[in-house]
Amino acid sequence: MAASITVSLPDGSQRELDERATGADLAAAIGPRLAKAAVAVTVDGTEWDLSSPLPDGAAVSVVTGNTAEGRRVLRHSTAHVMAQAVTRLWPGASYAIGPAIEDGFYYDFDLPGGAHFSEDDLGRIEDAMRAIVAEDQPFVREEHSVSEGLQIFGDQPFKVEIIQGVDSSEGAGEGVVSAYRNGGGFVDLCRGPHVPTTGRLGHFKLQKVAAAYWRGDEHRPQLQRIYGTAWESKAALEEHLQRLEEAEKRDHRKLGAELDLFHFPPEIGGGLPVFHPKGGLIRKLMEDHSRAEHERAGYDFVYTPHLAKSTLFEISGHLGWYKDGMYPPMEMEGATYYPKPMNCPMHILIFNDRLHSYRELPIRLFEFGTVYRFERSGVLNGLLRVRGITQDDSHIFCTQEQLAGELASLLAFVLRLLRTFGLTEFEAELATRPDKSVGSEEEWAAAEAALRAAMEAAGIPYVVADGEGAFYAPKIDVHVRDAIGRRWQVSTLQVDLQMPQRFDMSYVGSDNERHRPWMIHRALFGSIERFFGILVEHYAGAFPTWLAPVQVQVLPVRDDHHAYAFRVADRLRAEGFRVEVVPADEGVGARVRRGRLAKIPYLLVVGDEDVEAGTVGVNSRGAQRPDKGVAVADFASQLAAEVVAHLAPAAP
RNA sequence: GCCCGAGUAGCUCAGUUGGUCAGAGCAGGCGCCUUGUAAGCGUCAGGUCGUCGGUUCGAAUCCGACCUCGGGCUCCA
Repeated sequence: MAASITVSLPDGSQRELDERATGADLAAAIGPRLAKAAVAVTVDGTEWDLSSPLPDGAAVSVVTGNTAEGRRVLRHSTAHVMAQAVTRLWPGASYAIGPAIEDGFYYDFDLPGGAHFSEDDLGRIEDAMRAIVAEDQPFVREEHSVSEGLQIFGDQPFKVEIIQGVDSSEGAGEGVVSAYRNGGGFVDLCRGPHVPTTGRLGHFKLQKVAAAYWRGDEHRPQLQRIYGTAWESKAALEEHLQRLEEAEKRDHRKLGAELDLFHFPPEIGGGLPVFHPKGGLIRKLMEDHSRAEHERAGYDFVYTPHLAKSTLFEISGHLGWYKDGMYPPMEMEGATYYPKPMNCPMHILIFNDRLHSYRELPIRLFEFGTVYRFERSGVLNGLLRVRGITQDDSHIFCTQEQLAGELASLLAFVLRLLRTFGLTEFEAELATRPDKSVGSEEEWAAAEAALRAAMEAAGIPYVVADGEGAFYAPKIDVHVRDAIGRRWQVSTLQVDLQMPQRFDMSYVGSDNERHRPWMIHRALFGSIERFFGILVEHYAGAFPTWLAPVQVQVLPVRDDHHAYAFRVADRLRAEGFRVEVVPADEGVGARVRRGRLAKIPYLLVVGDEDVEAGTVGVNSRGAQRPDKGVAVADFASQLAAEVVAHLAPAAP
C-alpha cells in the first residue's frame, strides 16, 4: 500500500504527499514563504484548517493571509482570541457570535451582572489578547454530536441556542457541531477554519464598543459588542488605520461646517438640514444639471404637494405597510392628512386625471419631490440619513413592449449622470422576487428579465440578490465607489407590480381595449441630501470647477491693483463664472492660504507686471507653483473649456 | 428606543486632587501696515462652562435626571 496521496493545485499541477499530510505540510512542501503566509486551505472549494489531513485526489489551494479569504480567517481567529481575553477578564461572561466582517470583526458578549464595556476597557482587553498570542495556543478542532455540544456549552446560553438551531445545511454535517479548543481552556462553537495557533495573529486593534441585540432583534437581550480590525501584517494594519483617518478628514459633516455648506439647527430637529448659500449653490447646480438632462431625455416636469389625505395612502397601501416610517397624521376639518413618504401616488393621480392612449406612452413624470420619513433618532447620520428627503424622483408609465427599452435607456442615463459627478466605478444589484410578494409569476419573470437585459446592455458588473426585492417590485440598485474606494448605494430602479393595480391605472391600446400600464420608479441621486453628502466626501470638499461655489478669486497685490483686479473679475463674471475679489487688506500669502483652505479652484494674483501686460498669476488648486503671466483671455477660455467638459463625461 | 462616548466664546481646544480656572488660537469689530504666493501688528467685544436639580463654606470640576450631537444595534457558530 503506497503511503501517499496526490492532490491537484490551482495551476493544474499535481503533487504527491505522504498519507495523512495536512494543508500545512502541503504549503511547506511548496515553499517556506508560502508556509509562513498560509492561514488555511480550500479543499474542493471548502475552507479547511491547515492542520487537517488532506483527502487523496482533492483539489487544494493554500489560502494566504493577504487575500480576502485569508483575512477573514485571521479576523475570525482574532475574534476568538478576543473572546478568550474577555472571559479571562470577566469570568462568567457569555459569548454569542463573533464573525469576520468587512475590514474587521466583532464579538458579542453578555457580561456577568449586566456589566457594560467602556472604551477604557479596550486597552486591557488588547493586552490580554497579546498575552494569548504570545502563548501561541493551538486552535484544535473537535467534532461533537448535538447532545455532546449541548453539554460542552451548557453554561453558554447563546451557544446552546445556536446548537439547537443547527441543521444539516450548516456546521460539520447532519447532527454534528464543531468546536475549537485553545490551550488556555477556552472553547468556542465554530465552523472554522482557524489559523493553526494564536501566535499567527497579532496585527489587530480594537476599535469601539457598542450594544447590539441578540440576533439583531430588539425584543431579545441586548449584548455588548466590541469591534476590531485585524490584518496579515503591521503594514497592512497601519494602512487600514490611515484609510480610516483619511475617511475622517473627508467627513461631510466636518467639511460641511468648515466650508459653510449646511447645518442641522436643533431648533428645526434631527435629520432636517438647512443649506447655506454656498451649499445651496452647489445643490442648485446639481439640480439644474439634472433638470437639463431630464429635459433632454424626454421627461415631463410636475409638482405635487407635501401633504395628502389618508385616503391617498390607503389606496396606495402605504398606511398598510409603511405606516411606521411615516410622520404622524394631522387632523383638519374632519379629514386626516399625512406628510407624504413617497411621491408615486401623486404622480399616478396626474396620470389618472384623464384617459391616455398608447400613442402617448411612455409618459415620464419627473419631480424633485421632498418626502418625509420618520427615521429613528439613532439612525440619523448627517446628510446620509435624514428625515426630510428630496428625491430626484420619476415615474415612468409604459407598455409591456416598451419596458425593456425604457429600462435599458434609463440605466444608461443613470450611469451618464453619475459619471458627470466623477463617479465611474459601478456595481449593480438585481433584487429578485421575495417569498411574500404581489403580482403574477409571469409579471415578475418579465420584469426581472427586462432589468437583467438593461444591465447586460449597460455592461456593468452586477450580482443577483435572490429574494431581496420589495414585495411589490424587483429592482436594480446601483452602487458606486468613491475616490477612496468606499461603496455607496445611490440610484434605484424598480418595476412596480402593485401600484398600477391599486390605482386601477389604464391606457387605451391600439386594439381599443383598456390595458394596465407598467410602472417604473426611479431615483438617480436617490436623495439629493444624501448624494450631496457623498459628493462632499468623494471630492473631499474640493468640488470640481463646474460645481465650486466660488470658482475664482482675484488677489490684487496692493491697493493700487484693485481697479485692475475688478476689471479681470468683471470680465470673467461676464462670461458666467463665479468670481470674488479679495482686497489687499492682508498679505498675499495670507490670502492665498485662505483661498487654499476654502478649496477654491483658481486664485489669480495680480500685481504690477500683470497690470502692465494684461495677465494674471494663476494658482490652480493642488498645484505647487503659480503659473505667472497668463493672458486673461487665455485663462478665460481655459476655464470655459474645463467647465463645459463635465457635460460630456468620458464613456467607460 | 437601547448601549458607549462627548457637550467650556461662532470654530478648535486648555482648564492638575472642587478654592484668582473662566483661558488660548482662529473667526468677528476697530485701527495701523500696502503687502508677488499657506497666517503682518495692535486693540476691542464674545461664555449662566448643554439644561435642571442635588452634595459642599465653595462646583466647569462630584452625584442624579433630562436635552443635543457622535459611534453602534440581522453582515447569521
